[in-house]
Amino acid sequence: MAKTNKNQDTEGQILDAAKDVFQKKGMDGARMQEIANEAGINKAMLHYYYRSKQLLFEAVFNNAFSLLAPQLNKILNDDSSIEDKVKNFTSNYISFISNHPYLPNFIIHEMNRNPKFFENIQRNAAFPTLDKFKNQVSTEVENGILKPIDGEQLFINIISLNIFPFVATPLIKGFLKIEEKAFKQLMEKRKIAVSEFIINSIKK
Amino acid sequence: MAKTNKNQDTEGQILDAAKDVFQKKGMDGARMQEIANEAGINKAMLHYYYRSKQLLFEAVFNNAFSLLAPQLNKILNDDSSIEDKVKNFTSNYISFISNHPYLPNFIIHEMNRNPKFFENIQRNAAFPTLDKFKNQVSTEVENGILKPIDGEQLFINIISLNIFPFVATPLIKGFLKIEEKAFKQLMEKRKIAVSEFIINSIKK
DNA sequence: ATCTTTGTTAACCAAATGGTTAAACCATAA
DNA sequence: TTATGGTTTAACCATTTGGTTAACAAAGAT
Repeated sequence: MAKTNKNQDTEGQILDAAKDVFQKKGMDGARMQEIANEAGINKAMLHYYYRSKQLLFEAVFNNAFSLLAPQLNKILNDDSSIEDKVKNFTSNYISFISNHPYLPNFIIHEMNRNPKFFENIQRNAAFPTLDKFKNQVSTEVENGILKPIDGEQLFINIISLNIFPFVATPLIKGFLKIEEKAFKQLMEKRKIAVSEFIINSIKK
Repeated sequence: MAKTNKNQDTEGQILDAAKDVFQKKGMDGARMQEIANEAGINKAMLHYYYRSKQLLFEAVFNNAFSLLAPQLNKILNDDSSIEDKVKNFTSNYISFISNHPYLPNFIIHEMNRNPKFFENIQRNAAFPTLDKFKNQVSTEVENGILKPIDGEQLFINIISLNIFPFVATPLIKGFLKIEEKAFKQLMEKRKIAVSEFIINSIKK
């Protein structure tokens, strides 16, 4: 049995292979030939279906971004309390990334490489907004549920604590002198440790 | 008057230019010709002084890493209390990065691109260790100064909160709908906000 | 059966790129 | 003045790389 359901059509096989190579090596490091090899087809097919490296890359990037955006949307536009959001997001996000380990790095690197391109996505795609989250934080602060904190800073803190370890994995492995297995255990523990850490800090 | 003191010798000019280009575009995106142009010299000089792109890159990377390591060393091997460390590190690190905005991204991206290469640096260079920090956290927890927390998790939290915003700058600017100026103000506020956030969470 | 469209391949191409070379340049010591 | 040595340059080279082309195969359409 094949690994994915896209193995039938060439176009899907190309996209799968392109995801793999682009996410591991980035736009600059990726080679069209390598993508073709990984897909098991002729290099000309890449151009037949996607015209150019740039367009193939954009297909992969948009695809990746539309995986990540809904994750963030949960914490921004869900109706539960801040405390519940923090707990759920932390646990869910860490699980999610374990299945897409190259994703955060890929998105962040390519965003930095070409911020202009990213600005387009921001305009077009269903790009989450902070407004609701900020209001909610203010309200809970006023109601005495949370200690005073700025919504923007809290948002940055939450995504920092959750995303950074996956972006800087080799650095963390280096400092902690651990390998893949111990790293995974550590991230598993973080599902609770991070939300405790945040809640401890903000809850009255 | 020239901007740096290295403007005299060609070798220094090359390294300066290489830093610029490599840190902005990464190993794969950087072009030897562009480095030569930026240094205002002939491309052959790059090879005369550094033999190959790889060696020039390594010079730049080691240089960058040896800027970052001492920063982390402060929080790991300084003698002050955890609370003071957190306060000082947060404030110092954010100032430091404002002067080297491309640094964290560059290091993280290249570490991910080639973890093997990074393992060498770890062995050779003065690579900070977590041991002292972990002991210190345990002691302060036992002494009732801190709430119970795992030293490794705390370390990850501290560096996540401090480094991530500079790695994911375009993402944050996008979500918060702000430009460079407001971003800088936000980071300035973080010098206090982050250490408060951490201390609030861990101090008894 | 044959025509037409779509999909696929091998061979090819021009530009870009890391690296080399041989000659020129230039300061300094003999 | 003239060797001598390191430094710098323009021109060159081989390889890689994104992209194209022309021929061919498969599958519908007529």
